[in-house]
Amino acid sequence: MAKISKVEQGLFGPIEPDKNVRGQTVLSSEARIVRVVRADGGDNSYDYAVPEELADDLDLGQRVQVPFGKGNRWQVAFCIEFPDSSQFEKLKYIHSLIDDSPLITEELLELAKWISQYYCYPLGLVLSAIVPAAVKKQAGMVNNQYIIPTEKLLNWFSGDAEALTDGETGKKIRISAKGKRALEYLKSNPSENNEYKLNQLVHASNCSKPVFRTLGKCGLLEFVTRREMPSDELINLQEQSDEELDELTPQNGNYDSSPIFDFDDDADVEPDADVEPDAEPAFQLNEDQKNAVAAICDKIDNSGFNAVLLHGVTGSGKTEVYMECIQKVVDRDQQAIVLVPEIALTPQTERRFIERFGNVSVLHSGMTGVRRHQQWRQIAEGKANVIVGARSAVFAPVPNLGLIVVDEEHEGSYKQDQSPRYHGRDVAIKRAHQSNITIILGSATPSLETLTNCERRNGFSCVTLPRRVKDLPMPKVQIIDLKEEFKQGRRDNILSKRLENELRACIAAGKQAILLLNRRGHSNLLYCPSCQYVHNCPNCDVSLSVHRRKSADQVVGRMLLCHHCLHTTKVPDCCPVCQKKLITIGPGTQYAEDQITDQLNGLRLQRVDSDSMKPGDYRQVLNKFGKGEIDVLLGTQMIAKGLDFPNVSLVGILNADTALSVPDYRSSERTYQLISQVAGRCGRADNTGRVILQTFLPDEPAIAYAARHDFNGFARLEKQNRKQLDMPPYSRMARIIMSDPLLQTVEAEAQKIRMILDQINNQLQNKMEIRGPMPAAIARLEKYHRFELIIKASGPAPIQQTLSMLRQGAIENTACRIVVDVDPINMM
DNA sequence: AGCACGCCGACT
DNA sequence: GTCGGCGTGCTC
Repeated sequence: MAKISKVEQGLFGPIEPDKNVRGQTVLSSEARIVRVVRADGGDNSYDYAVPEELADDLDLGQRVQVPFGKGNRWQVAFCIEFPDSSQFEKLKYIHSLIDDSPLITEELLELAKWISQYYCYPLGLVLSAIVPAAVKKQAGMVNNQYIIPTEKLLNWFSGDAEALTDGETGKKIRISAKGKRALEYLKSNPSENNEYKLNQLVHASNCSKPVFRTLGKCGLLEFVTRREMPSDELINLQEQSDEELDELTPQNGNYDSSPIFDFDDDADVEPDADVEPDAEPAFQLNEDQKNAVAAICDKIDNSGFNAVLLHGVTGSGKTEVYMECIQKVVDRDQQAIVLVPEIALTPQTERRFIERFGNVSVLHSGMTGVRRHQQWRQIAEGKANVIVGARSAVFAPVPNLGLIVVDEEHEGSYKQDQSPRYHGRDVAIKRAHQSNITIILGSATPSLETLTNCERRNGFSCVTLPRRVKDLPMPKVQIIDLKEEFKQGRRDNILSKRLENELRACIAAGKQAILLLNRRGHSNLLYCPSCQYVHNCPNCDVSLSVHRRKSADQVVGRMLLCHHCLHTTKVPDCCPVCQKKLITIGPGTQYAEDQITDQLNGLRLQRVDSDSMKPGDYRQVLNKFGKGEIDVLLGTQMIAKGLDFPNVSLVGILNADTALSVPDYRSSERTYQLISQVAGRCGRADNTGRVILQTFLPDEPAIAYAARHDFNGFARLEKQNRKQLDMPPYSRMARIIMSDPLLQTVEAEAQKIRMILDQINNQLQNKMEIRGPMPAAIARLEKYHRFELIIKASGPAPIQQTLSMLRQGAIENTACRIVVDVDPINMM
C-alpha cells in the first residue's frame, strides 16, 4: 500500500482524507478525539481521530485497532477517554473496533486507572490483565450462519404467484425439485423471528447447504453470519468429549457446577444429583448472627461506601451472615461479588451459594477457557446474581453491583505475586468505594491493616460473632513442647506420644482427624553433620528439598528438588566434601505420611499437598473424606481453610513453627492465623473437638495466644510491635526488586535507582525512609541475582509520588529486570 | 518493529 | 564541507 504522509494534491484540489488509508491524518481541531492506551504497555496515552461511522459504536473500555508508529503497524489499544481537544495538531484515525461491546465497563475502567496509579503499572497492561485471556481471544465463539426468507419469498408463501419473478429480467425464477422441497419445508415451518439457523435447518429439512445457497442466489433467501457463544448444552457436550480424549486425567472432570457433596441429614442422596436450587429451608440464625445481619443491612440501606469487618471466630457461621446480606441486594436486582481464597473455594462453598441463590457464577481455576468466557458474558449481561471466585473475581463485569464480600480477608493469597501486583481485598475496597456500596470483610483473624482501618478510617466499622454456632465451645488446644519430646528420646518421631495416642483414640471412636504440616516434600534439606555442608540449588540461593521420586513405576527413591526453579538432582550417597554420611533435616508431609502409616496400621491416610494433588484430585479427596472413606487428611496449609466436616474431632499441628522461621515482619501474624484456621476445622458439630499443637517455641506469643483463642490479646501485642518498628499498618511500604544474571549489573543499577530515589526524596522534603540496595531474602533466583530497595513512608501519598516519578525517569530504561511491589505481602 | 535524528569520524 | 555509520528515543 502506498504510504501517504500528507494530504495529497489531486487534479481538482486536495484529495479528501481517506480514513481507510492506514495512517491517514486529520486535523485534531476537526476530529472527534479518543484517547487510548496500548494494550501491550507503555506509560503514555495517545490521541486518535474517530471516523464518523465508528463514532456511535465506540465506547470507553472498548478495544480498538490503531495504526502506530512511523510504519503504521497495527496496535491493540483500549479507549480510556473522549477529550474535547488534543495537544497534537494532526491525528491518525482509529482503524476498527475489536469487540462489538466494551470489555471493560466504565466502573472497571476507573478501577483500572486507580490500580495503574497505586501499583505503579501501565494502564494498558492493567486493563489487559483485568480481561480474562479467554474473553479477549473470544474462546469458543463460533460463526453461525442464519438464513432469512426475503420479502419476495414471503409474498409467494402468502399466495402471490407472481412473486417468483426476477426483478430485473422479469423472467420466472426456475427452482429445482430439491429447491422446491426446501421451500416447502420453510413454508410449513414458519419461524417466529423469520430466521433459521442454517445447520439446524439443513438437519431438520433434510436439504443440503448448496440447495439453500442456490435459493439465496435467486434472491429468495438472505444469508447472515453471526459470531456467537454456543449454548450451555453445546459447551457441556464439547467438554465431555474433551475429557474422553484426555486419557491422562479421566477422573477430574468435575468442572461443572454440580455439587459433589451432600452433608445434610440425608447424606445418602446421590452426589451428582440434581443441581436445581431447592426451596432452601430458611436458615436458623442465632442471636449474634441476626444482630450482625441487622447491622450490615443497615449499612447497605444507608447507601454509600461502608466497609464492615465481620470478625467471627471459626465456626461462628459467617457464611450465613454473608448470604442473608447478599439476599438483600439480590432482592433489589443487584449483584454481589464474593471473593474467597483459591484453595478455600471447595465444592462445599460452591454448593451452598448455588442452592441458596440459583444464578451463581462460580469462577474457579480449573475452568476451561470457553467456560470462563461464557461465564464472563453472562455476568456482563446481569444473568448471575452472585459471583463467587478468587482474587480476579473482583473484576467481574457486573452491571449493577450491590455488595462485595471478601471472605478470609486476612489471606495473603489475595495479593497477586505477578504484575500487576494488586491486593484483591484492597482493590475490592476501592471498587466498593467507587460504587458507593458496602463491602463485608470477613475473618476469624483479621489482618492488622483491617483492624487499624476500623479504628481510624472513615466508613469502616466492625461487627463481631464472638461465639460458635449452637454455642459450641472452641476446641481445646494442648501445646506439646517438642524440646521435651526430644529429651524423652522421641527425636525421630513426627508425632508426639500424646498426639499419637489422641490419633488412635480418635480413629477408634470412628472420628476423623486433620494433621497439618506446612512443609512439602520429604524433608527440608540435606545436611552433613560432620562438615556442616548443605546441599544448595545451583540456580537459586536456597537449599534443595528432599522429595520422594515421582515415578510411575513406584520405585522407591529420593531426589533433591528446588521449590523455586524446580531444578532436580539425585541424592548423593555421601557428603561431596567430606564423604561422611548425610542426614535430612526438617521433615515434610511425605516423611510424615511414611512414618504415620507405618506407626498406625491400617490407617486410611491421605496426603494433601501440591505435589500429591492435581487441581481436580483435591475435590475428589474431600468428597471421599466427607463420605468417611478416609480417616486422616495430612497436608500443608491447603487443608487449613474453609473445610467443614462435622466428624473431625482431632486436629494435629505437627510443627507450628515453620512459618516463624521466615525472615518477614509478618511471620508472627501468619503463624497465629494458620494455627487458628486449622484449629477451627474440628469440633464443628459437637463439643469433642481437640487440637494438639506441637512446637519448639511454646512461649512464642503467636503460639501461646493462638492456643488460648485470644485473638484480641495477640492483635494488641502485635500492633504494639509494629508501631514500635514503624512497620505496616503504621507505615506504608513499597519494595523495588531488581535482578540480573550478572551480579555487578544489578548492584550498579540498584545504586543508580537509590541515587534517583534520594533525589526524589529530597524534593519531597525527605518524607520517606529509603533502605538498600541490599541482597533480597533469596539473593539469587533462577540464575538471577536479586537486590531490593525498600521505601517506607507514613502514608501512601509520598510513595505514590515517588514511584510515578521513578517510573517516568528511570524504570523504563534500567538495564536489568525491575519489579515494583506496593504493599508487599511476601518479602521473599 | 522501524524510522528519524544526532553525533562523530573518514573522505572528496 | 559532506557523506554515512550507528546509538538512542519515539511512536498521537
